[in-house]
Amino acid sequence: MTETQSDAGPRRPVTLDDVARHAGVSQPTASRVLNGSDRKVAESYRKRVMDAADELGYTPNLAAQAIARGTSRTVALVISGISDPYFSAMAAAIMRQAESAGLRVSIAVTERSVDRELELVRELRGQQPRAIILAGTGYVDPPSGDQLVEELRRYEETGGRVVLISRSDLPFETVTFDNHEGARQLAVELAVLGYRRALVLGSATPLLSMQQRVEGFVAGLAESGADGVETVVRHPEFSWQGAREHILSLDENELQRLQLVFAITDDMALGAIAGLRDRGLRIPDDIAVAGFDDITTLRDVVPPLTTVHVALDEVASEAIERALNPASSDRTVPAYPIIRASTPAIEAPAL
Amino acid sequence: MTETQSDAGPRRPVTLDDVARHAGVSQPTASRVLNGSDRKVAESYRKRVMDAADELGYTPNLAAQAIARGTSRTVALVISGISDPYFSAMAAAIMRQAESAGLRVSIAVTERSVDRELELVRELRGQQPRAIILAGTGYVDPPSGDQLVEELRRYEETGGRVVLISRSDLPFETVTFDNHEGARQLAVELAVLGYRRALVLGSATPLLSMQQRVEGFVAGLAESGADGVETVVRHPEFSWQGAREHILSLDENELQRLQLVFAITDDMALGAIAGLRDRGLRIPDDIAVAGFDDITTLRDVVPPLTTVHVALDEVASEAIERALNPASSDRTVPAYPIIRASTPAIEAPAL
DNA sequence: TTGTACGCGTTATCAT
DNA sequence: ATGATAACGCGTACAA
Repeated sequence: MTETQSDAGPRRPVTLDDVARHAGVSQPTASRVLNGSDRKVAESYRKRVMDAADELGYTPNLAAQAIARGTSRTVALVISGISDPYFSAMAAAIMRQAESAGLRVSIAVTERSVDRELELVRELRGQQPRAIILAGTGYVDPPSGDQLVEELRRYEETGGRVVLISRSDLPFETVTFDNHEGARQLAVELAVLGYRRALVLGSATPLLSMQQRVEGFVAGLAESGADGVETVVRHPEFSWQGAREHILSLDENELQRLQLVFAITDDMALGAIAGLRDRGLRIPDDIAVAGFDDITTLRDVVPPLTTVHVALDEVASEAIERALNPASSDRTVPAYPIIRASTPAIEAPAL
Repeated sequence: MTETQSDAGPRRPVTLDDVARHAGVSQPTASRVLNGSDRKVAESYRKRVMDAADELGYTPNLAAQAIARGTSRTVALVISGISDPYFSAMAAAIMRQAESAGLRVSIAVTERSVDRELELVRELRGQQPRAIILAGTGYVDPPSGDQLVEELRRYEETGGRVVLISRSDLPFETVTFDNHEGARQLAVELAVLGYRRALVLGSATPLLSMQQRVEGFVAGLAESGADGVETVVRHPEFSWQGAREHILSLDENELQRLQLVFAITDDMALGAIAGLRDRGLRIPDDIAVAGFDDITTLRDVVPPLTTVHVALDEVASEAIERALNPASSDRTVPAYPIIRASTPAIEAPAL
């Protein structure tokens, strides 16, 4: 009497064993045909196994594979958020690159909390991913780096790889944009266009990469050789709202004197624009605005926003590359300014 | 002679066995303390295990847990893309809800290909997730639904749950927005504002939810009781570019006659605006525009775009809910119009 | 080339 | 309450 599967109730998933039995071969043989890399299987067996797998709808149990192989084809991506246009673009780029490298990506969201990040890394270690990519940036609470570093080190010791994107605050391999140089070049070009007096919106959260943008911009404007350069650096909350609110809180006289607002991200630049408009200023007639990142959203913004373009795909590809290979050194991907209508040429001020 | 770990080379990850040995208890006991739900362990043992785990930096191997328990706390999200503002917001909402339900989310991106979707579902089955949530929509190639359905059915038979979001083209539980009603109400409100002659931008890809938006809008305008209603429905490529290009290809006379463009998504509405501006039209002075979804991007768009708001969090929460519990019936979440400056009141045409 | 036997890290069943 | 022991599904030496 053959034992037939009853139609009721949740059946058990089809296993390799089932396939092997159905094909009349041993389990290892089925394994070799379906998952193994060496193809030392007779064609007749091969076909029977394939057919059986197809008929039964077999799918390898990834967990079992991972545990048997001791390694998985998953990389974990830890990111601040996913609804933010910049980060979602970054996540998309990484998933694209990962996929073409035959990797799965497991995304974990920090919500801009260091504690959460630590917790996540700990949990991710349990997934035994091939690599952990930290693309987060922008924390609400102060860095508790030590524990995080320790956790990551432990992970590395067990063969995992750690890659940082756009942040170099931890002692691990990093791939970043050339934040300083990008911002510097932007400032130089803006100086040529006649801009002298700028408000720079940095980040209240101390982030190295963001600080570099601030410093690059200030340096660029200063070294332009132009007379009458004035830069005021402020550090509102690191968000659209933060930028907008800071603009709203600005002293009227101070605002009047400004020719330009440079925000360290497009997101903040857009928040600044919102604030400026709330105060009755027209862009760029009354005041110019520039950002950084060149997010997709900009295509729908009027006037077109001057910004610094960053090659997400290149960074993502480098990151994946380093996630797989022992790698050698850090990498800096160029960033270059794109002048658009939000910063037209103006007359150099008479002073 | 104690066997000491050498400092060189990748160490093996710390296992439950290591912890147990270090604490001088059996493996099952360690398991009960660290992962088991029943806490029938003496306090002294309990503490020793905890300490050992902490000291060694133990993290449970999720793959091993999954295989031993026969179930995981992961849900798989299949989505069209992640860089699109609507989908990234949807993904974010789902991750939020999932997290507060103690679930991990594994995201897979379709890239708008049905073949890819099928492939993904097959692969996802291997991850043995608790549920598979399909939030994709918008396919480039024609639906090969049968195979997909079969694959999903097989998954369900093994105890997995399948939940559809914003699409009801497959015979599985669905949670959708009230696309028809939302669009209908929008049309009614616009009719009140004086709009009569509208171009409706649908989708070349036949998607039920999108078709409902088209039909709802057309119906709403028709039933408004106003005289001289004219609606033209077109089906450009389902994207920003598709909408823009369609506008650019429009006959000059036809364009002149229009009072309003309604696009089935904000994304397309923004593309339409870009096209209209390229043709020298001002919004809303020369022509009004309305969209659907109420994506975040809209906060930076001028003029503020009239649209239909959808409660992503509610949908996400419903989806997660259904992903966990056997569930009962489909759910439709309301969508309501938001009138903004892109569709000001106009005089009813003299005809 | 194919099959037997064992190990991967964990949970679950069952004595003790 | 605790500890042997058997699964879970798969990969892989090793033997045949």
